[in-house]
Amino acid sequence: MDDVVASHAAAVRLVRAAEQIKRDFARAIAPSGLSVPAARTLLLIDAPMPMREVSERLACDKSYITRIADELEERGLVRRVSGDDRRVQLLELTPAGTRLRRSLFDAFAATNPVARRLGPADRRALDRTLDLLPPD
Amino acid sequence: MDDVVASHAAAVRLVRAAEQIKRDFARAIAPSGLSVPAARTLLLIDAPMPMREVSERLACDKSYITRIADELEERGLVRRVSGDDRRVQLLELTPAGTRLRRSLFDAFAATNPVARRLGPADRRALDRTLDLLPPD
DNA sequence: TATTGTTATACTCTATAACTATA
DNA sequence: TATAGTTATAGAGTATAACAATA
Repeated sequence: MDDVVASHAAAVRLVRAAEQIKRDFARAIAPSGLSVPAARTLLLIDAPMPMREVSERLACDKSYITRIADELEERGLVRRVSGDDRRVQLLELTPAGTRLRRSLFDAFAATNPVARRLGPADRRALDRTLDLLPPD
Repeated sequence: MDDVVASHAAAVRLVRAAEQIKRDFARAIAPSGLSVPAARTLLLIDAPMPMREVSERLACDKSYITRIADELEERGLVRRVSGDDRRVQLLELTPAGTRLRRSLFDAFAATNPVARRLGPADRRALDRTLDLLPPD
């Protein structure tokens, strides 16, 4: 029962740490003017990617990707291009998208608490702990 | 630069783990019919607590606590009682609130991945890692 | 018939601002 | 003047359902 309380506290702390990471991320990408999910999508697209795959990787509904793609396309950061299967639309970075993506990576690296506060050994310890928790 | 990628990946994993905890929590409390923030509040109230303190502990605006208190009061789980300072309203559990609170604790303990998948040593390792990350 | 993406709509969580009543 | 709580409103993120085009 002490165990319950300790586990509860640890879970709360873990959630708090995640929220801090998210706040730092939001702050890091704010100058870009992108919404958080649009920035997450931009970071995800390392090569032209079907919108369905984006929705799977972000673990959200496909209808939501339509919005994000609209936002990124209006900003000239991605293009929709048709796949071989003509139902499929791939999101492809424009040159401007590629540049912004790189700068978002740098900004995130500069603020991400995991990068700033954890040394390699600490990070390995974190990885081992996360290995124990269920994926997805 | 490999370091950037590894830190990024670790941060993403940590956020995912937190989201899993939150999903499990939502599933655990679903039978109660309470919203997630109302359930969090119920778990927080171990003794009559000023609404302002609730807002601080949940790290949210005081106006939001008004809503949560309304929900909990309509369900007959808490009462608003005036403090000595007559501006202050304390949230106090009713007997039904006390019973539901206990059952939510049990439900959370049964599903919380931290409790289910991490042994005491693992949890201490997690605590040490979280000590390194910025609080709040 | 199943899948990709779109549209329209609505829900949840949460903040901001303006207010009331105390202190 | 500052603080506790309330009210009204708005915004972000996200889901659901119905649909069109394609497979």
